[in-house]
Amino acid sequence: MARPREFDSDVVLTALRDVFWEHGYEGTSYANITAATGLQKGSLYAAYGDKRSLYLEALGRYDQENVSDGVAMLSGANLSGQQRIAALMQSLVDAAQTKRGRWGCLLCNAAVDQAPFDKPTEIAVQKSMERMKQGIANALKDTPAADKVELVWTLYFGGRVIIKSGGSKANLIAIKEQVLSLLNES
Amino acid sequence: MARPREFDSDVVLTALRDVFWEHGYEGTSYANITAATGLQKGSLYAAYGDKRSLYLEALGRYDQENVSDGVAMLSGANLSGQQRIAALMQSLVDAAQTKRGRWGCLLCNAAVDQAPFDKPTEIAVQKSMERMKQGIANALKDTPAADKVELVWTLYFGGRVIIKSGGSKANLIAIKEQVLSLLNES
DNA sequence: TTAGTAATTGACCAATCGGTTAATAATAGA
DNA sequence: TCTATTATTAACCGATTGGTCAATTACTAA
Repeated sequence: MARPREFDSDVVLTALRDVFWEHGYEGTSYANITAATGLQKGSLYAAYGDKRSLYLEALGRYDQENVSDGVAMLSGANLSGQQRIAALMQSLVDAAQTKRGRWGCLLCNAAVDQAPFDKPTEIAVQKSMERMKQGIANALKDTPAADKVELVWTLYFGGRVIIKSGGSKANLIAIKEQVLSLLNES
Repeated sequence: MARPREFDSDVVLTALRDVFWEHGYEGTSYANITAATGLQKGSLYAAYGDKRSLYLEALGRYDQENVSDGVAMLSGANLSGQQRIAALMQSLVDAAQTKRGRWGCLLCNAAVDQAPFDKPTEIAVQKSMERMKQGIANALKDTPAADKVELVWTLYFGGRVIIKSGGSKANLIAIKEQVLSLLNES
């Protein structure tokens, strides 16, 4: 009974994530959202709620997909801990060179522009950041730098800020190399 | 000749810096700005230009005052390099506990929410971030960690993101301690 | 005292903001 | 085929956005 939905929620949530990822919360209008998703705001409102809810859906999508990818990379059992951290840092070097990479990390963006103003956002961001930290701890476990979890974790977000500021590839490579040399010290 | 200005530009620029610092570019409206400065938008427009110009003035003010304070702290000749870096990291611990600290670092905020969209902002942010880097290099010069400038620099911005996400004091203390232990390694 | 100049004000502008709703369309079960 | 239910659409809402401008005000130099 009743009319079925014409859209694939999976596709719409990905589009939502992308539009908020690129423009931030305040920088995204319903005009952007309807263009990105192909849905009218009435449909969006009926399906997910108001703009804030759409944003939280986008954060959920990012956690479920992108954060999970990161954690998986950091947990890959066929690589050494050092290699897995190297892969993480290399992903920052790569991001510095692409348009999409310049979007930064949605987690980091949300932390900076919305977490202080909206409790549910703060909670969602903290949860995802904690997952990243666990992944890093996992990778560092079998290296001499097992006590440097907070350091590498913080460096990841710092690197994202530098990318957003327009940091050069050379810049990110320097950061990567200094992180890697860290992993073999006492 | 002509009517003199009724406001002190120094006071107004500080108010401008604060209002953009707290709310970000998109999150700040003229209603906020007039409330913060006590000036009508006509006066603001006549004196400084449009909203984008006001924002750049705010960034300039932050560089001139806050970044300069940071650089001075990192260059204080009566303290050791380690002590100066410790002071920098302690400022993050302190920031995690105050309302104003939760505003983060305007440089970091601007990098995340405006640098990718506005070239003059990108340039201003890069210039100020570079000044911070020089300050850090200066402090590290006489420590065994003179080759870890990019690392400490990146950690500073990462710490700011973690503060914005609502990171606890304990969290920032852990970061600080791991940074300090870094300074005495090979 | 007067003339010239610039600062200030508040009303005003079109455009856009996020959000709502009544009408229409499309389905499934009876 | 008909009915109940839900999805979709597009027009519409008041409020707010950034920005402009003519009128007024306050000053200085002549």
